[in-house]
Amino acid sequence: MTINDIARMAGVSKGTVSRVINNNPRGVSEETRQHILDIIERVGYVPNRMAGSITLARTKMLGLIIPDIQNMFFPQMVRGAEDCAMEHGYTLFLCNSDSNIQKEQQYLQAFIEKRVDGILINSCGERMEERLRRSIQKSNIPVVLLDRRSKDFPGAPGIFVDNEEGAYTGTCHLIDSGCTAICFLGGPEGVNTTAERFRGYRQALKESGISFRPEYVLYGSYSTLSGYERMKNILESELKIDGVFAGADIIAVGALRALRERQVSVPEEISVLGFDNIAISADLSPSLTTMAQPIYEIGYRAVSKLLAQIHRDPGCDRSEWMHTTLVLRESTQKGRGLK
Amino acid sequence: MTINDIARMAGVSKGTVSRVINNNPRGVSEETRQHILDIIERVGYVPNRMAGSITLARTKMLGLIIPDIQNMFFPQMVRGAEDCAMEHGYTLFLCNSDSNIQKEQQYLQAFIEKRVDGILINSCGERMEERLRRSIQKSNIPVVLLDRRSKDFPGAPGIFVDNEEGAYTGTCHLIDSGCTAICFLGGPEGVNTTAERFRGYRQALKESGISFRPEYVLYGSYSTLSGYERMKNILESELKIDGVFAGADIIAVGALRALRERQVSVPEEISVLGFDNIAISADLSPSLTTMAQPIYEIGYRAVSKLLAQIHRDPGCDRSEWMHTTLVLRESTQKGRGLK
DNA sequence: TCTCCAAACTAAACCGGTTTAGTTTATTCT
DNA sequence: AGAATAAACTAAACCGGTTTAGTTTGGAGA
Repeated sequence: MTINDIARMAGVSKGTVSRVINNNPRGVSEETRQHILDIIERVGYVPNRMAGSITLARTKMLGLIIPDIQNMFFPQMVRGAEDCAMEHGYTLFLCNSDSNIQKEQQYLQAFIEKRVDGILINSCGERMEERLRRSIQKSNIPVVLLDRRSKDFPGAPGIFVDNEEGAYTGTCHLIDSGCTAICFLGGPEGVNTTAERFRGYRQALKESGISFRPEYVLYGSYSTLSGYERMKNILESELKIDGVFAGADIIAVGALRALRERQVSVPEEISVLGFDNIAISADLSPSLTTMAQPIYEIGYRAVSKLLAQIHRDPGCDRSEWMHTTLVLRESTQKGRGLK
Repeated sequence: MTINDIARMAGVSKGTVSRVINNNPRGVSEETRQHILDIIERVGYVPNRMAGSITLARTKMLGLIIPDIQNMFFPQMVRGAEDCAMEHGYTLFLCNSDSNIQKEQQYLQAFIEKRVDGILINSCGERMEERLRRSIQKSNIPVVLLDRRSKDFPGAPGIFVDNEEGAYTGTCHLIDSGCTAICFLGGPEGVNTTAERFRGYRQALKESGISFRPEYVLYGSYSTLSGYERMKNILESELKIDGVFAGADIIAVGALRALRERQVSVPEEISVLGFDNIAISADLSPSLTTMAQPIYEIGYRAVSKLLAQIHRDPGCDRSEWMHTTLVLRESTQKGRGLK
């Protein structure tokens, strides 16, 4: 069932049918319009948009790459992205790179081959092949970065968070709560968010006159397991700490588990601070004090920005920085009980 | 940059270039092949697969609709689906219906318009418009159901879980642990998984000679909030319960929070059983005893089945049922401590 | 009544690929 | 040497749409 069939059945040319399909009222009478619509309705014809998109040179599809769909941070971001995309009639290709540069590249290649109108990426951090990078550049597909910077797209705008500021605020809160030996359980060392959060952490220590101890700093990945293992390492060492700055809420989840297994009470013996404010953080026991990111909005605005790029709106290549806010809960407030 | 440009630059016809692109060695000498590949590499040409797909009548795209990407159950399923799709060179359109039939329909419409090769759906449960249903049928796109049945696709095969068996096993475990007043915190009433789990729950009560009390049965949605609110309702009522069968782990998460806020100890005063075994369940405090579903595998096999349907393999329209297993943790085992 | 113009429509080119039918050239077989 | 065949390639049709350049028709204005 094609546009030709409809045209034949309606006794008109396919150009006329095309105009009806696309709600272009120019040059088609109301009577013909209804006649054609009736036939389309009756036979259940659905136009092949992929055929059209080859002439139009736009597919109304966007590609989105995230490193880990099981990290609850990302689904929330995806929701924002998806909502914005749908509001503007775009469909989102969501791809999960598994923090694996090979997969990331495969998906990017697929995006170019499918001629998506724009790409959103939260890169795993590793460098991609020069050949692919050039392909993307040549293809002229706009790219917007999501939450993380990327060495492969130095010029691309993005929606970022002021991680340094957030980590500074969070660490100050730990210090204000009486912590003096605070360890830093970071994500992957190669990712800018980790580095920025580390800078904020270090700055806060410095300003409070607490000496920085490199053995308190552990890197890993943005995962519960990583938080669990790093925390266990610390607890098994001779280090005496009284505070934990987790580079992400899911890291904190792992850390809390390790603390619980060792029967260390939180926050009485050790305070724990997260970063992100994912949905589960409020439901944990103890509930997690954390630096809240506007996660949904990051996704939403990233798509907005991407659409602006597609339409070449003014100012579309400026990045935006969002801010974090401290959300106080049980994991850092000694003697406060449930909240 | 199109296939024509490459053909011109290489001094050959576009048919020859097409054969090279598609690794079709018939009728093209190794010398010409290399020559063309060199040019493609040099100019960074990437073929437009959407153009090709109009002749080929296949897009190598699959559509997947889930109701809630923030319910951690689904991301894990998506991972399985994605892995299988990628292994076979397909790209997945992941769409989040937000348990909203309107969105679900919009996405399905987009799938037909984009001519995806197959559709996977975990339907929100409400009926869709007859018109769209007919379109899908006419389009001949194979549909595979994921975890939930759908009235709109009665003939479609799917990957399901034996929910009744699982709920029966789980409820028996609660009873074996000494519970005699077990409430049922279900998901949405209109979804078959909820109904099946209810049947298993009721059957277990019956066989143990525990009288069924309808006031112990509460429906809601598959969400933490629903679990929290329903649990609070029960705690604020005069009902004296000693066990909770939660229709999903995230429901259990909400229930645990409500219990904690009321300072009811789990499992000493009330045992809580979940269903799903999502990743976070092991990290909760108390960790959650639950009926584990092979979530990743459901997604993986669903795509397998869909590809089988696309290729019209024998047996491709038979549904498959997977089984659950009881995972013992702290939330139901009195006096066991950490595990 | 004739001209002009807008509206309604058609025919055909085009988008970037794939595929089929056919042509040229070199090689093998008798 | 001549016929048969295979390999390498081209030209053109085709896929299902969009768009442009023209054509037909009817009504208003002079």
